[in-house]
Amino acid sequence: MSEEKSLNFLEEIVEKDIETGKHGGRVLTRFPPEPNGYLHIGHAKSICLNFGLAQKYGGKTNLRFDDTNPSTEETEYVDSIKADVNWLGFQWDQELYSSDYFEQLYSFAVALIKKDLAYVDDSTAEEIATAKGTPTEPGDPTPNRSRSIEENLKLFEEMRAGKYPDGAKVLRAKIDLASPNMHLRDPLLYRIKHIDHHRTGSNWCIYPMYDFAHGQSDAIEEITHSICTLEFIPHRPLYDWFINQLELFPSHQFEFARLNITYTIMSKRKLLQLVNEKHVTSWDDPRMPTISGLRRRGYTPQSIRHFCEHIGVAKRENNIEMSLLEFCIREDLNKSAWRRMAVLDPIKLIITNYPEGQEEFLHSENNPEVEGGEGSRDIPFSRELWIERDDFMENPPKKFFRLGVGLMARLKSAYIVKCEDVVKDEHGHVCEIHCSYIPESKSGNDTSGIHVKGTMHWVSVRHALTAEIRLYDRLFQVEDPSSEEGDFKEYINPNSLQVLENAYIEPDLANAKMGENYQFMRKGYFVLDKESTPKHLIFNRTVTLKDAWVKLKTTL
RNA sequence: UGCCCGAUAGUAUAAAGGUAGUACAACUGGUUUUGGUCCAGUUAGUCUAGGUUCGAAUCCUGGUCGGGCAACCA
Repeated sequence: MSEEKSLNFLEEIVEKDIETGKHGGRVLTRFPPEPNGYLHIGHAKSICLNFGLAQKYGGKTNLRFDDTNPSTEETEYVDSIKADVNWLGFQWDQELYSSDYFEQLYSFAVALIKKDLAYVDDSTAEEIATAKGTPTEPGDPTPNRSRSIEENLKLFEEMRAGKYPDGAKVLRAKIDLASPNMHLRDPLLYRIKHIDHHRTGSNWCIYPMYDFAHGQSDAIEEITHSICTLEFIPHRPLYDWFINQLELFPSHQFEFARLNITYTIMSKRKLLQLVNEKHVTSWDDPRMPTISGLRRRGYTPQSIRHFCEHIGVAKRENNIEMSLLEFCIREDLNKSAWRRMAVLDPIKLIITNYPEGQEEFLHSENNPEVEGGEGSRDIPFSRELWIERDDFMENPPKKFFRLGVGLMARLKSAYIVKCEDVVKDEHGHVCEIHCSYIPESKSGNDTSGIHVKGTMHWVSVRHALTAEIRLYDRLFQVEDPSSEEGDFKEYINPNSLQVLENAYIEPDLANAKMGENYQFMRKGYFVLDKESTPKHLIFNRTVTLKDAWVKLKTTL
């Protein structure tokens, strides 16, 4: 008997609505991005919520681009958004655009004017702002508030016809200039923008504001549950007001707390700034919290979906620890990624009693997490190997289970070796490690009777491939960059990217394919970068493995 | 100092008046040819003051703290 999983507050609402037969028990949600940037993991939360709710309750989800501001919106963003939603594993019912409704929205505005609930205002932006008052003081009407319906109708038509320049006039709702809710103090409905729109071209020179487009779009599509983030709570009375005054389908808005993650930012505006000012290379830079960045970094759709389930949904502000995201990708990749060996910071190890020129192939399973190991590959072994520099210490502490003069350790899938001696360069740095190997300790049929605590990865010098490896770390040095004083960019981590030009990787990795995740044993999960070529292999580190030694080391 | 939203371990999230639970993180120990995984365990929480009640994280009142609200952005 498994315990029933508890519902989040939105699931509770939907279940209640189905129970009471609201909208005939129908569930239709929508994901409404503005095509002015790339999707990030905060959007993933919203996507999982909207599509997940519909999936769970037998409904559907529309993808609707909220494209009412042509000065920031582009087709490039539309394409990336569609690709990202699909990649995350979701299929929308209809692909729609707020701009599809421009004609209808225009007639809604006319209807409002005819009810004397909207007027054309010639005031400047500043005049309107000051006349709105402050949260503690009511606003004052501007001179145009009392225009006749006929004059408003004529002026609005002329606005549409292009008779006035940008900013000369706006259409405002006539609601309540004294409302304690600032959004009800005669909000703007339409503004003039002589700019081509990515879909409607030059058909329009007036464009509706968010508040006059979003709710009505929901109503037109008969969205049953319109889910958005907390900052839209004060807009809800306005959302309802338009629907009531225009007598439209009663869509309802529900709000949840947006996702924040430590050591990164989630604002599209700020992310765009990082791109434009070259703090990162692009929207899909693997350090970015964008879907495309995470994808390039090696995150899987499943791990992101799982993350979104883990974090839950509520109305309280939150700042999720990055370690939870990392847990989710490790959990996924541990079960699925094939193991390979790669030496990131190499030092040469010579097996003095292994015949020169000899080589053999050793078997190593692809995935120890799965019964049968998902097969194995043969790894070439020879007298000279690369091992990790920090797998050797000149003065090893007691709990160091790797190499130091006199110490023994196992080479993964190969033999136990004993460190006999080291060679130093002119600066006194160790540049070669000399070992003897124990022939009877061969992996798979070890008759040596020797037990060692440490196992190390390695690559045969003669057979190794060279690769560039990019190590990523958190983008910011502080938990919450946007709450710190000053510009958020002051808190960028200068070491968020470390490039290793000369790593050595096992030959089988020549077969690595884009989108295939590997575990480089003892080092982390890695994936081929899109800039990689057969002649110049490039791997991105998705995430490190958990490492008990780094912690132990610091306490010694 | 107007209106709105919120407050449960370090971080999130449950408990719909009846044993404060789960995950991540942290810490112990065990297993291990990855110092990974896995397994077992430990630490740690109801913002505050009153009230209602046999019984309050939950209901009521006051306070405190955090966030939001005035863009021709969404």
